[in-house]
Amino acid sequence: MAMREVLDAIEFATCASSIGQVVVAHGSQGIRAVFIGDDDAAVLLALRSRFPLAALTPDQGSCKRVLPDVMGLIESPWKDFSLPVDSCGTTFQQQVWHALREIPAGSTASYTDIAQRIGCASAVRAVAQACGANPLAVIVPCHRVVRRDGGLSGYRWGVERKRELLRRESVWSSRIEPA
DNA sequence: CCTCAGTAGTGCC
DNA sequence: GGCACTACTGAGG
Repeated sequence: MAMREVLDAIEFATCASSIGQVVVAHGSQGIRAVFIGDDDAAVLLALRSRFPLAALTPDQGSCKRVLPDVMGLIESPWKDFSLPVDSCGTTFQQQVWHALREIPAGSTASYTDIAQRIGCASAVRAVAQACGANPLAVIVPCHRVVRRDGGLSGYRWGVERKRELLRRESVWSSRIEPA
């Protein structure tokens, strides 16, 4: 785990989106991270602090190949996404992230729902922590997890961005599935 | 509205 | 191994 972060070369590229500056990091096995922030400085700082020991180099081609799909997902988060990803995390985190990918666009789940779904009903707070540790913004839709009482709770990249993503998905969802 | 305890995974020491 | 963190939750002021 830590070894791989040292040995694996990671390429990165930034790009402007409608909800902020995006940085995509790509390693030998796939997309390592997608972060959102106010500007290049912010997202690059976040990237460096996530991979303090890795060899980060400006894009040599792999980011450029995946960027259209990633940006498309950010503008239209209900689209399918099937490019290879390579997020490293603990077993628990992987379970949480896997569960998140099964929340359909247009709907939300509570931290309790996710905890139950992975068979750790009482690990609610740990689930929230794992959501916050999700390195694949929008690809792993942690923005669809909200409080049981309906509150938005937090979002690593800013609650306003979470609100906007959910708003778009809700609009899209009510358009193809009129009540 | 606010506080508090229960609770479980993670990171740092 | 301990200890202090949480993007929680439900109960009780």
